[in-house]
Amino acid sequence: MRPPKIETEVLLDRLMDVLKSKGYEGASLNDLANACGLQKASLYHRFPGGKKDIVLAVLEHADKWLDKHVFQILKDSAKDPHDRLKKALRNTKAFYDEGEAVCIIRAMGLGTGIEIFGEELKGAIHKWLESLTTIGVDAGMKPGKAKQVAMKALVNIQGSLVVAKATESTTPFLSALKEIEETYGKV
Amino acid sequence: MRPPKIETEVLLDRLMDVLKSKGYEGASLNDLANACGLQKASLYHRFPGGKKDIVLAVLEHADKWLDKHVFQILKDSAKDPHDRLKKALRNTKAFYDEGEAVCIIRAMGLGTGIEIFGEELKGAIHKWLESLTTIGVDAGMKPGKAKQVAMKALVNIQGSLVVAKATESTTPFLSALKEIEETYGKV
DNA sequence: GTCTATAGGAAGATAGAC
DNA sequence: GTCTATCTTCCTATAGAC
Repeated sequence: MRPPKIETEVLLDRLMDVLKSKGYEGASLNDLANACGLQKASLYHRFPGGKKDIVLAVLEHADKWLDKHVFQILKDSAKDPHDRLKKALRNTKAFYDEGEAVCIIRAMGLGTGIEIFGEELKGAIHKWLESLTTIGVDAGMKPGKAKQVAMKALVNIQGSLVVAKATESTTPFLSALKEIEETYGKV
Repeated sequence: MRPPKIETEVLLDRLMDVLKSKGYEGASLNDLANACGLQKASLYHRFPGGKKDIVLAVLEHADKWLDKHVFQILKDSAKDPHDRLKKALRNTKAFYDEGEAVCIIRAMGLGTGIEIFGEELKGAIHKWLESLTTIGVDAGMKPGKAKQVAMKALVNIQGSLVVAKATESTTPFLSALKEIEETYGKV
């Protein structure tokens, strides 16, 4: 029982970086080991199921972060909707590295990834839609309208990240966030 | 010089299917060979540079198709903008398999793919934006507005495909196409 | 132009020492 | 808990027959 060379939180952050930029099939165990300074065998010790286990842990890690810094804030009905949205969007911006990053959902949603982690990805999408719908209702929209606006916001975030990546410019993503804030503002 | 077992057009279609669903790193030469009924060695005969050559050929193939069935139609200033848009969107829907498919731009935009094919992907995005801007102007928008609307339309398409894939429902994509048509309609 | 066979290397995964 | 060493499988790529 030696002390761990790297804390789990930091470890998962490093692993997530690799998975986001290389995708599920593209990220080799060597890549993952190098990124965190451990050997492959050490990764197998922490994640006995290998790469699949690593991805599941990373997805859960991301889910927890988002839950704390985005979803719960969006759903915190006690506070002012506009302030909550602003704060949640600021954290969203940080989560996606100001638009430089690839969404882990998208990175894992290709090839074998979608088959293995389909349920987790579906769950993540659902949480986004749910919390964005809640804040829409809190801002005064009818439930149907709020649901529609939530979907548009999510599509906007995901699409702008795709275009941002392909054009090597974060502008589309930053514009998308602004637009989302405005959409909820003028209810 | 035996006659080719499979025509280049059909071959590229089959290869593109694999690349879209598995991504660049995820698609092995075995996968690609199986999908078209050829052996790996035969693929190397047709594409001496291996997988990179295959992807470049597929991207060019997709580009040609889009140019003929989407971009040129959008830019054909002689005809009615609304008819052109409707036709182009119908073809877009077909290109993305009614929303079931992954965009080849997105599939190649991960990991090593973005490094190798970055220029091609950037070019593809540019053509989308250019032709969508043209039809916006033709429909009566000011150039600045048209550019903005074009970006929103592209983001909408890409984002809705991501969400559609993750939720296993084509609805987001089909809604996006409808929305785009409406946006250009009410100028 | 297509095929079988195979080289050479990198991948995921495990065994066992410390 | 981490490491080195190793196994096996799969990968890209090539050689050469038909």
